[in-house]
Amino acid sequence: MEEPGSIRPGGRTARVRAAVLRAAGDALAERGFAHLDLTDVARRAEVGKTTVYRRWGTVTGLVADLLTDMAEQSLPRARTGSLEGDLRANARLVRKTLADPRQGALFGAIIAAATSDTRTAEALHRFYARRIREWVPCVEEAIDRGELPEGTDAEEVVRAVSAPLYYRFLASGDPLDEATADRAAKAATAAARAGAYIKDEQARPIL
Amino acid sequence: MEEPGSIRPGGRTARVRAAVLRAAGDALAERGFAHLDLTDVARRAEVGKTTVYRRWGTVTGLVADLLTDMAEQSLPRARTGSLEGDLRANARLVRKTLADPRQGALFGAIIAAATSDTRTAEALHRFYARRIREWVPCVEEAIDRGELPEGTDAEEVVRAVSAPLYYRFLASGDPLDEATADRAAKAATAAARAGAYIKDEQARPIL
DNA sequence: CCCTTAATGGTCCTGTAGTTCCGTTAGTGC
DNA sequence: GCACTAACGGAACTACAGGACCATTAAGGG
Repeated sequence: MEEPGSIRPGGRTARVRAAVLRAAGDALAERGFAHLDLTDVARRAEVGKTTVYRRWGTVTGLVADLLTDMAEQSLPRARTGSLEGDLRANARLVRKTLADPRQGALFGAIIAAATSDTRTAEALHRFYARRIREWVPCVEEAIDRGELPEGTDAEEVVRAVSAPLYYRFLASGDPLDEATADRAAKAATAAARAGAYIKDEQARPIL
Repeated sequence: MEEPGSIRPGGRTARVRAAVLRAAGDALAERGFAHLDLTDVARRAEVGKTTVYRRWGTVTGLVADLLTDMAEQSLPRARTGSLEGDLRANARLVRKTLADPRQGALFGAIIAAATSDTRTAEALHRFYARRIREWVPCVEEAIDRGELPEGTDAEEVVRAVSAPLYYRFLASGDPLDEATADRAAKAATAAARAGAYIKDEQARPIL
């Protein structure tokens, strides 16, 4: 038999999955990745713990599935007409997500899980690859409008917007206010205009 | 009695601490934060597990102490004479650390631990605050030389160099090659020159 | 609507992480 | 170098996460 739930995914199976993922999200947000255990998740979801162990097996496996589920809900990108406006919308969205108690804790837990499990890490990388690709058109349109130099690596510009926010969130712990988000967008725009993200270019000094 | 080891920190106590921290680092690098358990650390360190539980108590407590220990070994900053040169040296150092199998796994594990434990998080923030402060003079000298506008937030510039590297390392999973490090330095320099990191300035559009 | 069997969920079992207790070792002050 | 006791470490104990087994429930195809 293959993965449980793959042959009869409808009805009860789907309800159980939803309840378990919801409970896992609650538990992660409340207690963090280090204290997550499947027995507790089963209790919260009002589901037999046997089911949780059979379907997901390990903590990281459950987190990976939770992430897959989250990846399916995608948010539309902004269209403000200017590069910095679009990037600022993106930065504010990311900041809002990370600063939100539940969502932020959830992302933290997932990233923590990814550091010790390859499958979770792959799911995480796919998640961000997708999110980044969704915002790439903002940058490409800016290149077409002549706002940015030809050959600019659009994905790198998008990454540059999120990076300072995640750095604060995970490493330095500095506050994640809206000014920070706006500054991230401003800096990414400025660097892109200066040609810091031109593809295939060896990163030699600007001057 | 206060924290064990605080009254007679010499000789054996110090040896035990060193052995345990070393073993913890090995275990974290090999198996990751999720699979760390103190009994295993005690075995590796050839130390009674009672000792480990008494001194450190929990996994996150041990990780926090490991971090404190690491923070004490500080690296001197570069002095190349130009801002981008200095920042590039910093970026390459950070990249090298994160890309190194042992050191990288260790940082990942510590950051993971910090997401679910307040004390570890505080230790981590102190660690980065210190590292950032060490590189601040590079930026301040650049301001003095007239390379950067007056009022530039030096700490923010230093953070901007590390941020893209940590983002790739923890979130997106994109490769951490030297070109990425150089690009991070280049982008931070360009954004700083454009005035994106001027203090107390509301982040309004560049134009 | 019925039959097959995928999937769930009690219940019991086991390995081991984490604790407690107490005897042993060795750091520190005199 | 002696006495005092901080700190270590072995052994035995406990609680519970994780797993095995099987009876029960309800998808999904006909």
